[in-house]
Amino acid sequence: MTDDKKSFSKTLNLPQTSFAMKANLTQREPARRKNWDKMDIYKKILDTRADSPQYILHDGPPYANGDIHMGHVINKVLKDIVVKYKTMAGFSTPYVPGWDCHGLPIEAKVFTELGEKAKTLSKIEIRKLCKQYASKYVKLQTKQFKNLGIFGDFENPYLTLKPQYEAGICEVFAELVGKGLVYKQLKPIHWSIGCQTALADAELEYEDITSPSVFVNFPVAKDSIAKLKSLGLVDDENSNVCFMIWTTTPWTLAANLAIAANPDLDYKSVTYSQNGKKFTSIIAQARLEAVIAAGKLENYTVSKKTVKGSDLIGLRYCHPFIEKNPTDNDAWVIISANFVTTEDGTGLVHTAPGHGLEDYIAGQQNKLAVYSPVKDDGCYDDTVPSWLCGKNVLKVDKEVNNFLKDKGLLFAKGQITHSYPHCWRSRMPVIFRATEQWFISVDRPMPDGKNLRGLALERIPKVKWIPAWSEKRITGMLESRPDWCISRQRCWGMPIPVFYNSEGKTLLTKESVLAVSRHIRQKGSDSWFTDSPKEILGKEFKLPSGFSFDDLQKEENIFDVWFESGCSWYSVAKQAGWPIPVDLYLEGSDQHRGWFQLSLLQALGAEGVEPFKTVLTHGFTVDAEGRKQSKSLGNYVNAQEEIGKYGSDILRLWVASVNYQEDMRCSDTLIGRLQDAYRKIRNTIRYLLGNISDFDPATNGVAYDKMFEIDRWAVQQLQKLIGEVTEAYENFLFHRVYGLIYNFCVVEMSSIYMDLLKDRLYCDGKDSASRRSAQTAMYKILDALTRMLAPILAHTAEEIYEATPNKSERAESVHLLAMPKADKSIDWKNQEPKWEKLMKLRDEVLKELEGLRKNEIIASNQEASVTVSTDDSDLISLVEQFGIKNFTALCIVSEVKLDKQKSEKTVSAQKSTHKKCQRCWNYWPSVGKDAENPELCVRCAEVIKR
RNA sequence: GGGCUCGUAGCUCAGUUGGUUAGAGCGUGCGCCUGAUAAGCGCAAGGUCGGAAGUUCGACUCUUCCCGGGCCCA
Repeated sequence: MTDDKKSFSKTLNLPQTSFAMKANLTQREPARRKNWDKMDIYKKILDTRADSPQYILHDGPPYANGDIHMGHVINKVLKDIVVKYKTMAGFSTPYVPGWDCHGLPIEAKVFTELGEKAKTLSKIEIRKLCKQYASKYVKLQTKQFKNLGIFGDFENPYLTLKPQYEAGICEVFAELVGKGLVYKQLKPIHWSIGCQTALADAELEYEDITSPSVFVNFPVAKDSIAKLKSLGLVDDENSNVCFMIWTTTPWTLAANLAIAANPDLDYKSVTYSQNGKKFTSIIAQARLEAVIAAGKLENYTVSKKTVKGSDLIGLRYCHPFIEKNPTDNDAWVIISANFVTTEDGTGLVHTAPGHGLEDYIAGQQNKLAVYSPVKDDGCYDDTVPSWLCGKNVLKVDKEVNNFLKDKGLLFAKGQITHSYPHCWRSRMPVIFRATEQWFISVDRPMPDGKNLRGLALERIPKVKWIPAWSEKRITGMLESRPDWCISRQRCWGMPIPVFYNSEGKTLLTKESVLAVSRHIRQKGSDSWFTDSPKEILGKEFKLPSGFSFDDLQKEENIFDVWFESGCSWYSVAKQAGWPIPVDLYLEGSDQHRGWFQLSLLQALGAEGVEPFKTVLTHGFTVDAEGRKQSKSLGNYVNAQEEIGKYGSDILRLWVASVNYQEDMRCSDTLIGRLQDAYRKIRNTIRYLLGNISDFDPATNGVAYDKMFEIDRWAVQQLQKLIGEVTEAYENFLFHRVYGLIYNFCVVEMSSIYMDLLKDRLYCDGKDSASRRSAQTAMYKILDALTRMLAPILAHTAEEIYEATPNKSERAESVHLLAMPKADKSIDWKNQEPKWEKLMKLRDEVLKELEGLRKNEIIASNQEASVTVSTDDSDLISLVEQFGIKNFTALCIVSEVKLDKQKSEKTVSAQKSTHKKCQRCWNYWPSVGKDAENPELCVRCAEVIKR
C-alpha cells in the first residue's frame, strides 16, 4: 500500500519552489542589502522615475548621538513605507536623510570625555572634537538605518554642520533680520546652571521635585499703614502690618522688586499673634481659610472690611532683608497684575522681574528694573546682602527661610511636590534668570503689517494635519508661545553673525548677515572663530557709518539648534530645488513644539510660505502595560537587539501593524508575535509560488470570463483587496494595509481558496483548463500581493520577486515596479451577497462535519457526504447556479445533495458510501469505474493515462 | 495645575449619521490531516466596549464627572 501511495504521489503536480519556508531573516537580509547597495538601488529608482511627478517627504534630522532606538525605528520605517509606496504609486520620491549635528548634548559629551583637560582647549579645538563625535554617530546611525532596509541618499545626507547648510541658516536669519523680527534683550529665560547656558523649551524635561512652600510677611511702609487704616483694614497701630506673599523659590526673594495684586480680587486683613508678636497681614479673601490653616492659627480676627486689589496698588512695603533698593528704578511697591489668582498662595504675588516671565512682563508694565543678581554659575553677585553673596541659589532656600524666621517674618513653612523644569543634559533644576539674549519676535509687525504668530495661525488651516487633532494642538501652542530665544552661550554650533564695536553698537543688517553667509559657505562656521571680521565680511563690504573693521568684535553666542534644524526647508529642500511647501513632514507628536512649529515660523518669516503641505505625526512607544519606556524602569526595548534577534522585516511589519497615531505598546514579546503573522504571510506566498512553477501567464493564462467560478471569486476578492489597500496606503493607514493583507492571507487564501484548490492543482492534468484557471488566479494574487507588501516587507518582497517564475514584468527589483491597480471591469461588489450566502452555507457544513469528526465517523472532510435540506428557493437556485459540484469542491467533501422538500433548513452529513480514490483521496462515485485502474476515480484514471 | 490625546476580548485591530443577541484575525483550549509538513484545516471558550451619572423609546457611539495612560507645557 505504501508503495502505491508513493507511486501515485509521483503522478501529482505537487508544489515546487526555491522560496524557503524558513525565513532566516537575520542571515538573508544583509546579503539582500548588499545587493541593493551594489546595484545602487536608490539611484536606480530615481533614474527610472526621472520623468515622474515628484513627491517630497522631507526628513526631520535626528540628533547625531547614540544608537538608534525604537522611536527612530518607527519614524524612519514609517517614512520609508511612505517613500516606497509613493515610488511604486508612480512618483519620483527623493529621500535625503539628515542629521542634527550641533548642540549641547554633543558638546556636553565631549566635555565629559575630556574632563579637566577641556579647560585647556580653545573653542576651535573643542569644535573639532565635537565634529568628530557627531560624524561618528552619523556614520553609525547611517548603518543602522540602512539595516532597516531604508532607501535614501545615504551617500549625501544633509548635515547641519556642512558649510552649505550653515550658509542656509545665515540666509534665513538674514531674511528675518531684514523683516525686523530679531532683537536682543535682557529677559528672564530658562538657565541651566549645570551647563551654564540658556535653554530652549525643547531642552527642558519636567520632573517631580519637592520645594519649600513659604508664606512670608513683608512689612508695610509707614505711610502706607495709614492708608490701610483709612481703608479699614488696620485698626491697631501697634500691630506689625504686613503684606503676605507665598513662594516656592525663597532664593528669588533677594531679587524682589514688587508685590502683585489682582485689582479685581477682594482682600482682607487677618490679625493674630505669632511668637509673642502681633501681626496684621493683608491677603486675598479667598485665601483666608488656606492661610489660616497653613499658619495653624487658633486665635485670630478677620477684618470686617473688604477692599479691592485696586485699592492696594501703589502702596509701599519694606523688603524683609534688603535695606536699600538695588536698582535705579522704583521698587517695593504693590503693582497690578491680572495673572494673580486665588488658586494657591495668598493672592499677593512676590514679583522678581529678573527671575520669572510673568514677573518680567508685570515689571515692564510698571517700569521696574530687570534685576537679576545671579551670575552664570548660579551664584549671587555682590549686590545682595553679604550673607548671601557668592552662594549658589539652589542651595540657599533654607538659609533664607531661617533668616526670615529669625526676623519673625516667616509666617508658615511647608513642602510642596510639583513637576519642575530640569536641564535635559545636566539633569539639574533650571532657574529663571534675566540675561542678554537674542530673540525672534512672534508679535512684532513685519513690513507687510502682519506678525509671525498671526501669519502662522492664518496658514495652519492651509496645511493638512494628520491626525486632524494635530491642527488643534499646534494652533494652541502657537497662540500661547512666547518670543523665541535663539541664542546659546556655547561653542558647538552656528555662530550668530553679529558684530559690535567698542562703543557697544551692534552691526546686524540683512546685508551684513548675507556677507557672513558668503564666507561661511566657502569656509564653514569654524572660520567665524579663526578669521577676522574683515575677512568674514569681505574687504568689499560697506560698513555702516560709525563702524570700522579695526573696531569690530564678533558675537560669541551661537544659535539654538532648533533654529538650525528649522532652516532645513531652506538649507535642504530649497537648495535641492524642491518646491516649497514640500509634500510631507512626518515626525513624532513632540515636534508640534519643535521642528514643525519652528520650521513653520522660519519659513513664514523668511519666505512668507509654510514649508509643508501635509504634516503627519506619530505617537510614542510605551511598554506592554502602556507606560512610558525608560532605561531606569527596565521596560526599555533595545531596537538593535530586536533587529538582531528577529530581522528587519519583522520590525517593519510590527511598525506597519500598529496604529501609530496613538501610543504604541512595545515589548520583545509583542514584536516577537509578529513572527507568527510573518510566517503566515510567507507560507501563503510560498504556496502560491509553489503552485505556479510550471505556469507562464503569457502562454498559460486563462481569460477572466473563461475562468472557474471559484477562481473568479478569488480574483474578485483580490480586486476588493487592492482597492482597500490602495485607499489605506493613500491615507497613511498602514495598520489597515497590514490587517487587510494579513486577513486576506489567513481567511480568503489559506483557509478557503488554497485549501479547496489542492484537488484541482495536484490531481487534475498539468495543462488542464481547470488547473490553468486556478493558476491564473494565483499568479494574479501573487503578483499583486508581492507589490502591495513591498513597502512594508522590503526584503521579503524582493525575495519573493526573485523566486517568482515567468515574471510578466521583469525588473531588477520589486521596488522598481508599480502598485497593482484594481481592475474596474471586475464587479466584485455585485457578486458579494451571493458569495456571502454560499460561504455561510459552507460554514454550516463545516460545523456539521465537526460533529461527525468528534464521533469518529469521519476523519477528513473528503470522507463526508452532505445533504442540505431546504425549501428556500433563493438558496436552492443559488447553489444550483453555482453548481453542486463547485459547492462540493468549496467544502472539500465527497458529495453534496440538495433536498428541496423539507421546510426547515438543515444541514446533515454522513460518511460517504463511496470508495476512496487512491490517488486523489476523494470518496467519489466514479471510483472503480475505470477498468484499468479500479482503485482510482475516473478523473484520476484519465489523468494518469496521458 | 493647563492644552491636546488615548482607554472595545490575553494581543493587534473593525465597529457607518446613536438602532435588534458588539465583530475579525492572532493567541489559548480541544480535535483533524500528514501530498504547503518546524506546515495545513476545523470547532470552542474569551468582552457589564476604563468607571459613574445624565440626555434618549434606545448609548461602544452624545454630555458631565471620575479613574488610568501618553505627548507638550506651567
